[in-house]
Amino acid sequence: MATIKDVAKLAGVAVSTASCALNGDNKVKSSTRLKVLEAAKRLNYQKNGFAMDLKRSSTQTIAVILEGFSGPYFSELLKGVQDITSANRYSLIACSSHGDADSTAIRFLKEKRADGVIVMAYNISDELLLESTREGFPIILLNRHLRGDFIFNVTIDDVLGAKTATDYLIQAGHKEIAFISGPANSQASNHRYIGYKESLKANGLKEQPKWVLPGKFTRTSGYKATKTLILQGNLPTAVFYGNDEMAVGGLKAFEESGIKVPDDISIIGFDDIELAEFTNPPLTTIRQPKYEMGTLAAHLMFQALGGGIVTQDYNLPTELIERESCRTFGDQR
Amino acid sequence: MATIKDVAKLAGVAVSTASCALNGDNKVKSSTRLKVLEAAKRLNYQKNGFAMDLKRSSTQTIAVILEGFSGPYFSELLKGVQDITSANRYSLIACSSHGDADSTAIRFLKEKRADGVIVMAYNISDELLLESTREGFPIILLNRHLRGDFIFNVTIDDVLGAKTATDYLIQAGHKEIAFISGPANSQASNHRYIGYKESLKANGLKEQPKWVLPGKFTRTSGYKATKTLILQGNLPTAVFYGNDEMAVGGLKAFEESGIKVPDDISIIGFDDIELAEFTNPPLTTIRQPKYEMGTLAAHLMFQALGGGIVTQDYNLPTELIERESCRTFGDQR
DNA sequence: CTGTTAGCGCCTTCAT
DNA sequence: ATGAAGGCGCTAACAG
Repeated sequence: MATIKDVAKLAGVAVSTASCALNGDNKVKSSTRLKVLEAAKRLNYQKNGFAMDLKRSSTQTIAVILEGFSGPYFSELLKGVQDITSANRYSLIACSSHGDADSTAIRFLKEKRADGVIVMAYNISDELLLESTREGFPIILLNRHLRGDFIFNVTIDDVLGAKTATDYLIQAGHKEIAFISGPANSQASNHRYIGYKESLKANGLKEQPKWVLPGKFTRTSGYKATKTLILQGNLPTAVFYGNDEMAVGGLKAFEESGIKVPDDISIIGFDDIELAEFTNPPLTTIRQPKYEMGTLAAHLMFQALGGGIVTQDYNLPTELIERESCRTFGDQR
Repeated sequence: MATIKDVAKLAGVAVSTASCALNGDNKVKSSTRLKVLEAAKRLNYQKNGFAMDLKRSSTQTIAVILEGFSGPYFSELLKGVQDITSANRYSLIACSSHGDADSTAIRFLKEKRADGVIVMAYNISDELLLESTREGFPIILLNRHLRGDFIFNVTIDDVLGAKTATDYLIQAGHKEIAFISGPANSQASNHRYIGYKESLKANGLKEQPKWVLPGKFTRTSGYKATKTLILQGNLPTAVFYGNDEMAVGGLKAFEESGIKVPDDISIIGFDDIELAEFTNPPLTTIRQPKYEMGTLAAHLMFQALGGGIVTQDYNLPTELIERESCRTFGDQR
């Protein structure tokens, strides 16, 4: 594993000269540079990036921590982040917090392997986050809220979005609306639940315990929750799924039971994942501005890195996307 | 930015003692350890991972380089890689080669920021790859073949897969079959084209230049290619898309033109992306064993890292997934 | 233009 | 049990 020292020796110059030559500092005669480059090639020399970072005490990279690489919309979000990141000539790396929340993610959070991190994962504890903050190391939280120095939050208005969804159902004549939640430790899920309840209340409807079921934001959990909904008999006329993935699972469960969407039951999701427009029927849902969240998060990152005063909380609006999984107005039982 | 030195000073011990205490070496009296830990907390001390890696000259992480984070089946593949990687107590980080093939990706390829790299991107040149190999730094290439020391290839049998697809169409009675290719620099695309031609030939059919159109493996390119296919009049009875993404684009183009799939035209894709079973009609396609490719790649990585002799080339089989986008046997014009 | 020197933050013998 | 010293590979003054 050749080092710069070996290169310098072989080229017959000092280490610093080699360094300059390798880095294109034009303080070095082109003849010597050539010698150095030649030697480097002969030795198959590769610089050690860590040593460089250590010296420069800046990594020029920002990390994003995801719950898993399979998340429903992480690709669009990452695209947003990536666009801004590369415009700032920074590197972007992604890692998953799945399984071992304590290993990979921690290395980025606590060991200065990045200049800042964007986290979009529920399974990283507030405590760990708080421990990891420090001057000059911004943490941007997505879809999650936590107060702290150098912590910035980009959320969407989950409660309003959920309210919009529920209102939409109610205005279409539904009075019996189930809600399938996400995992208990997800703020997004909790907020969506709140929005659901607020809408019910505002419309004089009562929440029915039998119609709120727990899910986990996964397709399978949506499928299962729907199955138990069906099994327990006495179906509502509509169900609001905490996210699209679960709605997709629900669609499958209904299909298997011969229950027609939207004729027999209306369903609405949340997120507007790519799949949503391809399901059968296409899924009505609440869109999250995923790409924009990504760019905003990255923007905040660089502002914070730049040392400016940065607003700590951003709450982005959602949008109702009407497709065909709900019975339309006037089309009431 | 507190360093271990600060901690040691505050605790009133030597740096090395602090190091031991922090790392749990039980060579240190618990009373001093406590002092050190206390000091570390007070100072909000975080170790610098790079310095550690530099010292230890091993990063315990492997990197995967993707063309972009938006690819259709990266998530499944990454899951495979991730599972093996974390079982080996390594970290996994992903980065994109999009745009600046020269920046982020290069940092991992050439600057020893990872112990090995898995690459799944066409826009990284063979040359760069070859330059980056060195003893103890394995590179695993996915869906791509390159011969070199410390380079391992995991491919699927693209030509056989393509042949299977085309044979399938021919056996269903089709004689006029178009092919939409991927980008010219994609080996996968080229192999699929070869398989297509072989099948044609084996079945006594002639390749028609007007029916092979270039695409880019993106949905949009599939849409456009299909549009020009339609525009040029004289439609074939079937089209084989180089991948599913393009087939999805094609589906849209056909729908817009009122051409019914599979009644008016049969289409088949390649990859079996998640979307494939949700399109309308569900897409018949050739499945790639994505998860398995991921696990295999990671396995090879660790074998190579372990210094054993490792087979350099693996070629995985594909599988025909029959759905509803092709007219079935006997159903000929 | 080139070489010497001194760290970056950490870990690891080797003495004490 | 603890401390002093050297070095990982590189860069950045500062001299020559």
